[in-house]
Parts: sequence; structure tokens; C-alpha cells
Amino acid sequence: VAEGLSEKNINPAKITIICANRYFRPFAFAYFNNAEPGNWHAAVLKILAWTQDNTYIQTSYEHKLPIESFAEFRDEDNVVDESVLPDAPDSVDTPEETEASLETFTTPQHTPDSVDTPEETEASLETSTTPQPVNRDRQQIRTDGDNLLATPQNSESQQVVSVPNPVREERITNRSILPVVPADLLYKLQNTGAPLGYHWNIHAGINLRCVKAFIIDERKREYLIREDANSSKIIAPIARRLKKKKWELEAAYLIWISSSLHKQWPWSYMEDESEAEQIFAQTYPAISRHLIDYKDILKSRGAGSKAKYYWELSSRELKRENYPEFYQPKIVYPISGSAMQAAYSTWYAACIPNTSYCIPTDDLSLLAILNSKLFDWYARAQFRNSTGGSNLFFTKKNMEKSPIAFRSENQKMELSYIVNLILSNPNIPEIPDIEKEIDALVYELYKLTDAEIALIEKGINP
DNA sequence: ACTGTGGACCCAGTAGGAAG
DNA sequence: CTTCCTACTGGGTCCACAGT
Repeated sequence: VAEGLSEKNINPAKITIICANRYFRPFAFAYFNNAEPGNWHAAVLKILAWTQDNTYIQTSYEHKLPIESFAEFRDEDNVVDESVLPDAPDSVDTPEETEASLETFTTPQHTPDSVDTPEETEASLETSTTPQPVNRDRQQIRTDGDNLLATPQNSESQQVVSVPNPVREERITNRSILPVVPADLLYKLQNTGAPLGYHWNIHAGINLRCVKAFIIDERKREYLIREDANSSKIIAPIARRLKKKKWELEAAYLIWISSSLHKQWPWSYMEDESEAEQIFAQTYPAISRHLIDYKDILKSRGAGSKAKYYWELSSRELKRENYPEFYQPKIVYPISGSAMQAAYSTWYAACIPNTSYCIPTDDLSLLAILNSKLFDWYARAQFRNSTGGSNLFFTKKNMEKSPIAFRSENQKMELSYIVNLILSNPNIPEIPDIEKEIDALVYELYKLTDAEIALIEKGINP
């Protein structure tokens, strides 16, 4: 509420909020439905949103939108003054300008026939494509209307042009009124699709605190089982990423002995550690012989470890109830590194170490996006540490905020098909070409212009 | 002019501690 | 117990210098 005004003398029904970024992607109106003066609390905020994908035009008439006109975009706004971004005040706010522009855009409830003519459409496009510096803070408004961004297409209503439809890429590039700078591209990406955390859950891996003792390879596993068949009961598959490799994971095994604090082992209630050690050695002789080599390191595991004895992990029992994410197909990616190297695991009950995160999903189009050049560019722009190191941190918070573009079923299928080509033939020499194909499709998903793609290909970050 | 060696430095990757 | 991040490790690269 502006200074000098109180809730009482504002009529919420007279307020319409326009939410858009400089590219009008997405573009939304919000207004208070059933609002009455002095009764703010009963007002329901209604949102009408458009994206480039969405050609269905919602008319103000259809929704009884209380707005009758739009402010005219002035010519001088054609010149994008970077110094006033992002905090430039919205010029629409000044009363004179609002007053002066009343005739410029008239909604179809007054002239429903005339807007159908091509000239009219052209005229409204011409005026409205001009970018308007908008206060970014206002655009942070998040509503449950995220799903509106994924409204299915409906081309039938294309001829009803009631609201300026400025989302026309070719116009923006042809007029070259918008120099493509990395900050703009970053901003555009941030306003595309929905954040990853909106549709998916991210799960952390198991903190082993001594990888070399607990993780073994196939040969060692076979050896341990040959020595003592019981060993197989406490050996679980673990999906580790391969160094400097996307898509593929390394198959390894983890000696999973849950902490006595979570599970009752024959040695769990021994007072004396050497006594417990003896029982452990009798129960799992081969594994006991293996872990004893790391006794000193394991014993030095410090605070935070809830393991009761040195041969135990601090984790709970490996069961579906405790770790449902390990029992599903999942995308696995590193917690930090020089680049995103996501991979896909269908290995049943395969756990992951705490150097990785996983997203339980079989949506390979998400994997395609994560491993694309576009996402790499985004990560380089967004995921650096405050200390300025070279590492990128794919932390849970960072990843949850990452914008994932809307994908139609067809697009999902196309991307999944290509990703499957790589997954089923991980060592063919054509992989770089296939990855380029994926990059191109991902650029398409995010509706990037040629100039923006060039920016990413050249690796120019903000 | 070319090759081999070793030290210095850089950087990617990781273990594990701190904080919550 | 989870999440994040720091400090460490170890591999890679560069470069000066010595030997062939």
C-alpha cells in the first residue's frame, strides 16, 4: 500500500498486477476476484498467464478482467538502459502516462470486431514488443500458478486477439533492440519453465566416512563371497560416477553394516569392544578380515558418526522403507565438480555415496537437460562458491531452483529416445554428435535465439 | 635441436568436519 | 541425520634446466 493510502480507501477491484519479464516470457495478469472496497481479506487473487508455448489467448472479457486499458510503451523505452536495470521504476506508475494512454489499447469488450483484422494485430504487436524495464523484485511473485506455464496449446482461439501478444522472438531479434548480454540470458532462463524442485525430489547419498574401507569392486566382492558365502548378505550395489564421464555410472559394491544403534546384530550389546569384534569376526569372517586393515582409519572417524563399532556405518538398515529412492530408477549427479555429469541408474537397490545426489525418476528428458550445454552454462553462472573457486556446487538448494523447461510429451519422447541411444551404446564414437543433437533440442525447449545460443557456445558467462 | 627430469603450480575431485 | 563447504590430495601441466 503506497504512502498516504490506507487499506480503506483503495478498491482492490481496481488493482491489476502485470507480471512479466523484459521478454514478456511468461506474461501474466493478476487481479483480485470478488474484491470489494475495504474487504481485502475476502479477495482471491486470480492469475492469467501466457507463455510462448501457449497460443490460447484468454480474453479480458471472458474473465471479466477489470482492466480496460494498458499504458502505452514510450519510444524512448526502446533503448535499453542497462544502468537502470533491474531496479528502474515502472513508468506505468506515473498518473499522467496512465491517463494519456487510455485510448491506446482497448480491450475487445468495447471493440470486439475490429481487433480481428490483421492491421490491428500488427499494430498492437508493434507497440507492445518494446521492452519495458520492470522492477525485478516484483517478478519474484511466485504463485501456485506455475502449472499455468504448462497450459496445453489450443490454436483455435488464435484469431481472438485481445491482449497484446508480444512473445514473438523474431521481432525481438530483428529489431535488435535487445543486445544479448549474459545477464539477460540468465534472467530469461530463470523465468523459463518451473524450478526442478517443483516436480522432483532430490536425495542425498550415504556418508561413509571412509570410502576405501567400505566400497569394493566386483573382484573383491567375488573374493569375499568365495571366502564366506554369508558376506553377500551385507554387500549392496552402489552407483558411483565415473571420473569425467557423463551418462555412465561405475558399478561398485558397498559393505553395508548398519549401526548397532539402528539394527540388532549379534555383537550389538557387547560391553567390551574386543568381544564384539570377535563375534563380528565369527559372523562375517571374510569381511572382518577385510575391514581390519582399515581399523585405525575407521576408528578415527570423528564426531557425527553414529556407528557404534569401527566396522559399522552410521546409517540405517538398507530397506525400501528407509531409502525408497535407492529402489527406483534415478538420475545421479555429483555434489560438486567442474561440470555437471549426470548419469542414469536402473540398478535395483543401488545406493549412492554422499558425493552424489539422486533424483528418483525415469524421465530421461530431465537427464538430457542436466547434461546439456545450456545447463552447463547456467551452472557456471549460478553455482560458483562464494570463495570464488573453480568448482561448481550442485547443492540441493541450487539444483532445486534450477529452471527446467516445460516439455511436451513428444519432446520428452524425442529426448528420451536420443538419451537411450547413448545409454545403450556408451562407448560409440558418435556420442559427441548425439550430445550436440541434445543441446540443440534443449535450446529449442528454452526458446533461445541464435544470438543466445552463440553466447552459450562461446561460454560467455555473466 | 631434441629429449628427459624434476620442481612448482594449478585444478578437479573428495573426505569428512561443522552447523543446523 | 542432513546439508554444505573447507581443506586436503593427487593428477596434470608447464617450464627451466641438464644431458644427449
